[in-house]
Amino acid sequence: MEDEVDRLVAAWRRERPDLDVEPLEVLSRVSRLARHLDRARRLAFSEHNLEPWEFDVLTALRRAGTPYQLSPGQLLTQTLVTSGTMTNRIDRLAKKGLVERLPDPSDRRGVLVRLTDEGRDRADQSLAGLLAQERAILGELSRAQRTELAALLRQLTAPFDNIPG
Amino acid sequence: MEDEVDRLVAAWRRERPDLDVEPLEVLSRVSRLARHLDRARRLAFSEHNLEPWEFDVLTALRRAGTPYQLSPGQLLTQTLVTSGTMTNRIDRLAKKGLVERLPDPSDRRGVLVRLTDEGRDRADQSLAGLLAQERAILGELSRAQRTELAALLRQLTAPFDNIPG
DNA sequence: GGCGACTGTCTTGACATCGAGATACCTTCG
DNA sequence: CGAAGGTATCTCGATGTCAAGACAGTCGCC
Repeated sequence: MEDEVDRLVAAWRRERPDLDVEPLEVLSRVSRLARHLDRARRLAFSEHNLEPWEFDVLTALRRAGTPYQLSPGQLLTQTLVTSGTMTNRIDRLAKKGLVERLPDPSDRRGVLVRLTDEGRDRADQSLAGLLAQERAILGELSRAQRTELAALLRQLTAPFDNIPG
Repeated sequence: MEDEVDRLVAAWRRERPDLDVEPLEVLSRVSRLARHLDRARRLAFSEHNLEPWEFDVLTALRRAGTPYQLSPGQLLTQTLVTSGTMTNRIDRLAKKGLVERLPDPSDRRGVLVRLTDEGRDRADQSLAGLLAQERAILGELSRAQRTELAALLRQLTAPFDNIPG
């Protein structure tokens, strides 16, 4: 089946036959798919009264395991936002009672963000919902294809995640 | 090589061994990679004094071919933004002299957005820059792997692009 | 011990995006 | 013809994000 990127690439080949636009076959699909996923996630989370950004922060803390706390800096690297954004997110989540801010006992510059009981419950509930939705989106692919796709994508993400950037 | 999603999945398996989190192997990588690409594009375009959103609109018009014009509605489906956002984008691009707004002769509700000569030049210049950068990011992959990856991604994007949604 | 570079977090101001609704026009069909 | 419903674009207010810089605290090294 054809997608929008096929049309996009065909258009470039017609307009700029001098250029090799093959990289777009991969990376434009990644960008567009991410945008579609964002919309789908926003819809799925709205049933739980959660925004995608709230989910990202709560689940990062949930994954950390007892006592469900991380520094703002650790949250930055997991969520790929800037520090100003994270301060703002923590403020809003704290106001909703889903996280609380504690002083870091070992570094007086530092802060620890800890999940409240309610925050933990919300994270657990919405994760199940997200997985159900993602399974539906991946439904077209066999297990072997999903494994292959994950491996190829890992090769692209690894440099970003490991080299500081 | 390990990436951040490997760590994320391992953490979930430890914290929630009851759940099958395999879908995250694919879709979390897509989302994270898109975010990294966004940052990289922002950096690449800043050399041309262009924002990513400006690039998206200008190149959509460029791809359309002579006379380089599309309706705001057509631009929406290509760029995946809302109509309010597109109005705003066109306003700003028009103020910079990169596009102009013309009345649609066949539908008085409608508008046509046309690339100016300068807009066209900027689109062409920045496309070359983007392709160079993307080639570097894809450098790790063989041609066969890129083809395989594109095909797998197409299976995921096609439903979004073809079924209205 | 204390100077200088570095780190972690927060503050601020600018700005792009979204969602909902308004407006004008078109189309279909009785 | 004219009403009802659909479509294309724009308006407006709220909000989330970023970039740059401020500030407090820490660490390495002479």
